[in-house]
Amino acid sequence: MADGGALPKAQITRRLILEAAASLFRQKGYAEVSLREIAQLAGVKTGSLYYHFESKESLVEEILTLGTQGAFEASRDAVAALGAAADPVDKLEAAFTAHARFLLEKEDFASANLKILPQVPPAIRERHVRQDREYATFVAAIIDEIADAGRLGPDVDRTLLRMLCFGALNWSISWFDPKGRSPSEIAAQLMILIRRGALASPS
Amino acid sequence: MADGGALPKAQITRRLILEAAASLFRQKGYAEVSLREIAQLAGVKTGSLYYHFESKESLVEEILTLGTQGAFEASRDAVAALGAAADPVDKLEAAFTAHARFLLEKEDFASANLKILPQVPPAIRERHVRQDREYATFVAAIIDEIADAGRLGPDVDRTLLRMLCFGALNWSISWFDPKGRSPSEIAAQLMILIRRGALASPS
DNA sequence: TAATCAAACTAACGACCGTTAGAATTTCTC
DNA sequence: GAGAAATTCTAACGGTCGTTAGTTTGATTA
Repeated sequence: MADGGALPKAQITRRLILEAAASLFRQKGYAEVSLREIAQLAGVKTGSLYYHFESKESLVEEILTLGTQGAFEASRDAVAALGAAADPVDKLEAAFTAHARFLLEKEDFASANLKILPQVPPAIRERHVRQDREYATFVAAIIDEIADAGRLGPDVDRTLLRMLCFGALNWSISWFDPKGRSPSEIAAQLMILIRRGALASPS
Repeated sequence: MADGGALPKAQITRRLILEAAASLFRQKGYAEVSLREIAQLAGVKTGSLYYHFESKESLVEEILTLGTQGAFEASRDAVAALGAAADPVDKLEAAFTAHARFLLEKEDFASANLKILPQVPPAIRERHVRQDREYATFVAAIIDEIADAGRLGPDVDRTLLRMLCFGALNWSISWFDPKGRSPSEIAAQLMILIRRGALASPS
């Protein structure tokens, strides 16, 4: 039967391998996970991996790309949905909420990315740090919007603020519990910190 | 010559091995680093490692302990130096500043700890998560002090606040640049966020 | 049903890993 | 300086790793 859609049988297996690998990489790290382990979780024999991927490195490279692009797109779409004229602080909230959501409740690509990017061979790492930089620039632009409107505290460093916020969110992959606070609540708490600080009355 | 101090020759080599291993673990991860690599950086042949350590696992275990204890003690001492009657917010600042300093400018044990704790064999990991928990409890008590004085914002979750702050600090090992902002400045920026938020005027 | 191609499997290779036994060397004691 | 103890090195082991060649199975077309 002529398949009209672009869904050859192999693409399904390919996806299964990617998801199995991302899940294991996220839990254990890059070198800690063997191709035999990935194949087993994907329900495939080890040698079969090489029908779909050139090497372990090319497999991890695709996972890294899926993670970065996914988080970036989720963030960008959420901000775009507000319209260009929206309050830039609301834009920041949309970006952080989408980031937390993609990181913690979607597939494992984004969390695997954060976990293994520093462990991956240097050549691959450098290539993907660029992609991360695009994402960083996007968020930096939102913070610039806030600053240009004169709404940033006088002693606040834009870059440092961005780093600390992303750190707070990204680190959550190491303590997040699906039965505890939701990704949205985590992002919301961060926004409270940004908008008013953690304290009640004056300084 | 009868050495009065407890510094046999071997302790020096032992320390060199620990520092070499911590440095490599911090950069690459646990399984990514071989004993041959560690030995070479320490200026020792591979087999000699086993005169000082029982196994790779016992070596990494000591590094984990040095990291956790070091950060905890640095934090605890800095808080204690303020006196028990000090402003609890100042205590928090002292704890975070000491944490950032130990993490970023002292030896690599603390940063190696954060990096490889999730990658290490489960038995070792569980043992050391307990040590981390003691440290977490210590900081949680300071935040409780702030809350009990009624100085925490009404919509602030104590646990979430602690997690986000430690995340912001801990993640800095992935972007910290000795030529950029100092550890103290990083902690100070976080405290600005906690005390007043990032924005200038009212909400 | 026979031929063709896609997809997955089997079995093995060389390289590197953590680890160990035993010899060589250095350092300390008398 | 001789002997003992502490420290380091040499050389190799079994096991696992990523990878590959060749074969088998499954699906597609005529």
